[in-house]
Amino acid sequence: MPAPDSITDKLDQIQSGRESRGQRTRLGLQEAALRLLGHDKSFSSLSLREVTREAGIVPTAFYRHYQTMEELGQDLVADSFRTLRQMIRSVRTDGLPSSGNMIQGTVQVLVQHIHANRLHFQFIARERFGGYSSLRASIRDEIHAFGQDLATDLAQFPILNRWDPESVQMLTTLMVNTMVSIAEQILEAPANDAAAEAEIVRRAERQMVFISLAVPAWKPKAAKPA
Amino acid sequence: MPAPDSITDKLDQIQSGRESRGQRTRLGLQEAALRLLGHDKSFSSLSLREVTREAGIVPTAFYRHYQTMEELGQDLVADSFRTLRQMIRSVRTDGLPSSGNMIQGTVQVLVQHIHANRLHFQFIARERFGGYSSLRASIRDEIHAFGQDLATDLAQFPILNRWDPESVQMLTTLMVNTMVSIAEQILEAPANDAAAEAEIVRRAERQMVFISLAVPAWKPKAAKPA
DNA sequence: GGTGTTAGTGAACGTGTGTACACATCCTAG
DNA sequence: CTAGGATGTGTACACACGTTCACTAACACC
Repeated sequence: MPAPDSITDKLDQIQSGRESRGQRTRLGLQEAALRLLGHDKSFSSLSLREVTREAGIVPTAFYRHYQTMEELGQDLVADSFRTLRQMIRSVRTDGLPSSGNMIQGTVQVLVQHIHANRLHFQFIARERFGGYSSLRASIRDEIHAFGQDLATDLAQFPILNRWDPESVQMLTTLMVNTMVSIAEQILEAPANDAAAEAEIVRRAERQMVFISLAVPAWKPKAAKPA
Repeated sequence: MPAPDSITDKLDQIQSGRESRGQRTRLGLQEAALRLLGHDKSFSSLSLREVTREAGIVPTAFYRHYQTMEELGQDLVADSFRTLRQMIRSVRTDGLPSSGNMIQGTVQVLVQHIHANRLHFQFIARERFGGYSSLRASIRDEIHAFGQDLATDLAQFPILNRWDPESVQMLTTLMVNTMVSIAEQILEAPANDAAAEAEIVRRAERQMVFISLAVPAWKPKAAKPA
């Protein structure tokens, strides 16, 4: 395969140990911040020195990677939603588990993903209405984009396919709100309390079923042109 | 009416100018904190000195009223939900406006109340998942209590009156979530943008109508004994 | 193999913070 | 009128903070 140097090769050249030194400590800063947010702290009450201390680095080295804490926050937002998009994509290719019931499968995937990325979700939940307005804006936009993504998946249902776009968006907003609420409940529940969590899941499923019952009764404004 | 000294009289004795000095500056601290939260700041990133400075008081005087900032926060939570309960009570006695349509009336009252108590709502939204776990817990409990309150009002509908309690709670949870979402959208929208706000209200009403469509289709577990 | 860029270090600064303490002022009760 | 508790003041200290600067170490490239 005498292919010419690709972008991937270029990247590999920079990497000495899987990642360049810079990338590694940059990642270290992100993880340090997330770890600190796990305890009782909001991002805006997190100090630069605290983060660098947790990352095992001298405070001034922070500036090699970010001009300000707000920039770190933006990076964390982007990262969190990147993993969320991976979740959607994997569902699209591999399908849902417990394939008989779509709602149960969806909730199950969501909960698993929350557990696998607990700190990311905690960060998003905490900063969605936190101190930095730029972070609030980014998160709002990302959640909206997630809703749009969900809408395209929902289009597989013939009924919804004939709805006007605004009605579809209303449905997705409602579902996203529910999913956000589920995430927040899971995060707030005492970790490792399986019983409490099962109860949350059960209620969430009932709630989603309830919402779905409204679908056949809804009269969209105008049929979508075929 | 030669009634004996009542509690009210006792209170009046303490008050020199409508409120005792202590009460006044205590209130000053609360308002100062709320004002500061209006700008880009979360409560946990608010410093004791900042609050006292805004309140026009020397830092050490803070301790005459609260042991810690967290205590101030608890006071603010209690205050915010006290005004919320007033809203419910006034609706119960005076009824909804635009009495023809219950959903429109409800949304209208909510939005008016948010504007009249913008800072309180902003505080709650910001601290619902903010840095202090004790505040998160208090807010969660208060919201839950609000839902219970709503449930009793919903019981005026005969259909719901025959639902099992858990189904009713699911409905109220869904409605409370929607109302919280409305509040958050209103707060996040640029203040004094009437058009944007009208759009939010319109969408919220549609969403509430949609939810209500599921009610007739829902099959509660068991009929409530008459 | 030397050289220049990139990433991390260490000391130092001015400023803001929480809290302790002794003191001044207000207001009420006797 | 005055004694005493409640409320607010001013000073002081030890510490954490963000940011500066000159420095060293690591690594990529010719």
